[in-house]
Amino acid sequence: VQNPFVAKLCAGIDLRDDDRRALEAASARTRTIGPREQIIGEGDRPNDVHLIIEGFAARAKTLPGGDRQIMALLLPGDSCDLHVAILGEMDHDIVAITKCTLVDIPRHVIEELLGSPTLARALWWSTLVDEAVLREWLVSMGRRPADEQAAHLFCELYIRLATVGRADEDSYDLPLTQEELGDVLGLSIVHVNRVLQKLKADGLVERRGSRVRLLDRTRLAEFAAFNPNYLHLRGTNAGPA
Amino acid sequence: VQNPFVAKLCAGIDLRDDDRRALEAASARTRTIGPREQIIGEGDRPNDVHLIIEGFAARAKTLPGGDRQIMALLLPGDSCDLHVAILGEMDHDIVAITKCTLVDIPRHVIEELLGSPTLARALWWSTLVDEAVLREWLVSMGRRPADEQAAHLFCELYIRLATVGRADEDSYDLPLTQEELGDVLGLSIVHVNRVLQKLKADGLVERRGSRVRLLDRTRLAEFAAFNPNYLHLRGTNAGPA
DNA sequence: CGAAGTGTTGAAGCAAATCAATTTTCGTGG
DNA sequence: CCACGAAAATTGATTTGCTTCAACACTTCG
Repeated sequence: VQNPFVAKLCAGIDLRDDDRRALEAASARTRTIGPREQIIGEGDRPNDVHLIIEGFAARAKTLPGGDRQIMALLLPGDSCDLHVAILGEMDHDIVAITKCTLVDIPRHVIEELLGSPTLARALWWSTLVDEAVLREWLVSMGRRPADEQAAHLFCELYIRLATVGRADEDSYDLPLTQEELGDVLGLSIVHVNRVLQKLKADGLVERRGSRVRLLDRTRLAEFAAFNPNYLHLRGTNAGPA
Repeated sequence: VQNPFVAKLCAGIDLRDDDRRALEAASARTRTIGPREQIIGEGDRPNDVHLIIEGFAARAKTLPGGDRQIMALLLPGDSCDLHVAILGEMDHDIVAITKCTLVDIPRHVIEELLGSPTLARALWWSTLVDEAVLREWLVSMGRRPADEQAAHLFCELYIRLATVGRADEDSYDLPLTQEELGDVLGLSIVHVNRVLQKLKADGLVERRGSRVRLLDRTRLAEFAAFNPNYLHLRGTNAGPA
């Protein structure tokens, strides 16, 4: 499957061919934005729903002191703001991490898509999975030591990227700086660096450039107490393309 | 307003009288469970949606090592599992913290309720607010020191409880042990104790028994960098009944 | 009255932050 | 293609926030 939304939604819900075509049609017109650009800001009331086709983005909040926390990583196939139609205004920012290709889907097109029960179910499913991921991150931050938390994140990203065809047998591209990783994990830059070194020394994860290589997935999952059930995938879509 | 769902949903969406009556009718048949009892467990595929009428419950996950993280506090008017119909199986537990009064709403009744566009919108709204709260907790865990995190939680609970008529001018009941508070905040029991003492010494929050008294709401909100926008309430429902 | 659960206190240890340099990588223009 | 400057990664030293361990006090309730 080429289109990452189709790939992602199919991993959760069995879509009919016409649903796939409708999705593909709705996400045909893309645009590109550069790294660090803001996609939506806190307080905005966007008219379109934004979807990531290619690249990495993040939900983030910045505290008065300047500390930033990333609350979600948005990968190809993820939606930024399916919700904001109901909530009225954004309570956080969405920023591109890398150069991103995205589509803006007008609200009325979304309404049309929701006309198909299976598609409505699939979109509903995807927001619920986002929430489940958020819960798992909270568990990681609250109760896992930094190295296990990082290991857990690498496991999660492997599966999420694999379901949209962005991972191979044991590696994937993760173009985040250590500072950005720190904003995800709630750690300082320096400590991220040391945690990464430890995971490498333990033969679990290696990072060269932006490539993350899982050296021993079984041991890594065990170390992180990683259980993929919270991703709510059907069957064995957990493997690489 | 008596019924906590009606109160809560009205705080976000303007409900019509017939919507309120439908909600009240759907939540008429209640039952009670004792403290520490499990409402739903990980792996369950519940048939009914569970709503809290009275008492406190929590979403929680327990790690292999025995550490527990509470991912949400469920207050009167909150729903436990509006989502699970789509996700299939629960990926976490829901446990009563105190004695709870709850209602079990069969799936088909929910479908009926969703027939009203305003009600559908209101229920949708409530799940989105749950998610926003979760994001804010993640920010707190990741980037706020323990005392600010606790202060932030006390601010949030004040507003949430006030919107369902469970708070007075400057205090509310929070029947959690320090251990349970630690599971919410991701802290050890000992540290929770010390943080509470500090907040009291600073004249911000006092806890006697299960009563939480906000001694100076302005300073407390400032200390915690608390901004209630993420709760997405209409107007000034933020005050006590 | 005793026992279990909860709250409190002190001391010691550890994980992670902070501070401060230094090195490496990378993008850019000459 | 190389040189330069900026961003990112790395390292060491120090400090701090939080945990752990251990003991003890208070409350509640059977």
